[in-house]
Amino acid sequence: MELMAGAPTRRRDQILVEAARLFARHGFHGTSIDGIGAAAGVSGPAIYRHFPSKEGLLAEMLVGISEYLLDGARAIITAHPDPGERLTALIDFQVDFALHRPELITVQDRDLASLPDDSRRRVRALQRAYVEVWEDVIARVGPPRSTDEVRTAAHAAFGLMNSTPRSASHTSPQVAGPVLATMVRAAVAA
Amino acid sequence: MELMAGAPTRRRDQILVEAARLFARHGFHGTSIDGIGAAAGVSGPAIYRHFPSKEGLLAEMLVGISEYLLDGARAIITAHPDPGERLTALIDFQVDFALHRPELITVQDRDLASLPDDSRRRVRALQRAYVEVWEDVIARVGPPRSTDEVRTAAHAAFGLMNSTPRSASHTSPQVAGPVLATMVRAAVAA
DNA sequence: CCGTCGTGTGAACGCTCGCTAACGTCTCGT
DNA sequence: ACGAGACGTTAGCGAGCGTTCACACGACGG
Repeated sequence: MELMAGAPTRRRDQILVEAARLFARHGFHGTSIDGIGAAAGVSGPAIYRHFPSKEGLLAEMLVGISEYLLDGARAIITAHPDPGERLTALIDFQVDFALHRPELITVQDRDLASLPDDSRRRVRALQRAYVEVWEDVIARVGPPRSTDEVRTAAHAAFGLMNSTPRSASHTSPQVAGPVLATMVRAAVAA
Repeated sequence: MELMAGAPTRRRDQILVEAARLFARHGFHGTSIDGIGAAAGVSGPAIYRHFPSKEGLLAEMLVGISEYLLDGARAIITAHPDPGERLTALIDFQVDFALHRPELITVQDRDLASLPDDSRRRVRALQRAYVEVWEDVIARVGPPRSTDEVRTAAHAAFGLMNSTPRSASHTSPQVAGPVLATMVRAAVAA
């Protein structure tokens, strides 16, 4: 019935992309399998040829995001020993991600609780490692602060940079990017 | 069966409080009417003695938040003509709200899309007016910026202050409050 | 040329959920 | 004292959803 022209894992990726968009818009529980299928050009249960379950789909999405971010942070660590340059690189990395994939930002902090226990633990561990990279560099560049204050500052910095899902619809990445980078740099230095 | 001792609208308020907690934790679609009832000490359909529907409950919650914030902002405007003092008051107001009612922060920007059309329009109008107050004062205190930049800065400031749902579980309001206030002030001035 | 595999389909099952219905009870004004 | 109304209960309906099943079909290696 379907022509099935060419590409190998195209469908799978398309399903992930469309699912991210729908999860960001309606939430995990507000999105139906049939809806994801329709958005991806297939109908309903075809999803189960590529993913074991709706939760499994979400798990792959969130684990993928967390691994991408942590890998990026680790690459920056080895590439930039100097705290100042390291912070700059981390900011550019996170702002770039937040500007270009706002749906993933939304899904990551909205639907983490919808993951099954083991995947959620995995994602949380990856996120914790990523946050620790930031806490480490924030503790080095700013004024002396307690660990609690540093942790709060790190989460605040993420909140600032991850505001893109609310503002990116009004503004282009070219103008929003420098604004966010400047603001977060001033915020962590304060 | 129930003793029904004393208080008049106690149940109603308790339902709203518990619903906010559950919506924040599991999302609107991930929370059941029976679950809300159980958390409030009643069972299931008793909710409909106080609210017309599940969506109506959410609507009252979100409209209440938006009105509270806008009313507070307007009071600050009339009380503080000076831009610098006005910004300080707005920051204290928003940070205080974010620190003491983090669940409402979460629900407001997560479940807005689950509202029926008319309530959603109403909440959006209130939010827009609140954001405009912030844009106005940010445009006055910071360096010269385009309207797009100011809008981005305003959303970034909210993102920073509203990071409390992710950090408040680790840290007390007494330590987080000053950190957030200092950071957002530096961020908007940058 | 044919069996297997990958990928799609529509139908159906079972469960959950929002909401209504029918009914009981406590409080309170007249 | 008693009818009304506020507030609670349990039972059940109807719809939607995640998932499974039985089946179809093109691609491809032997």
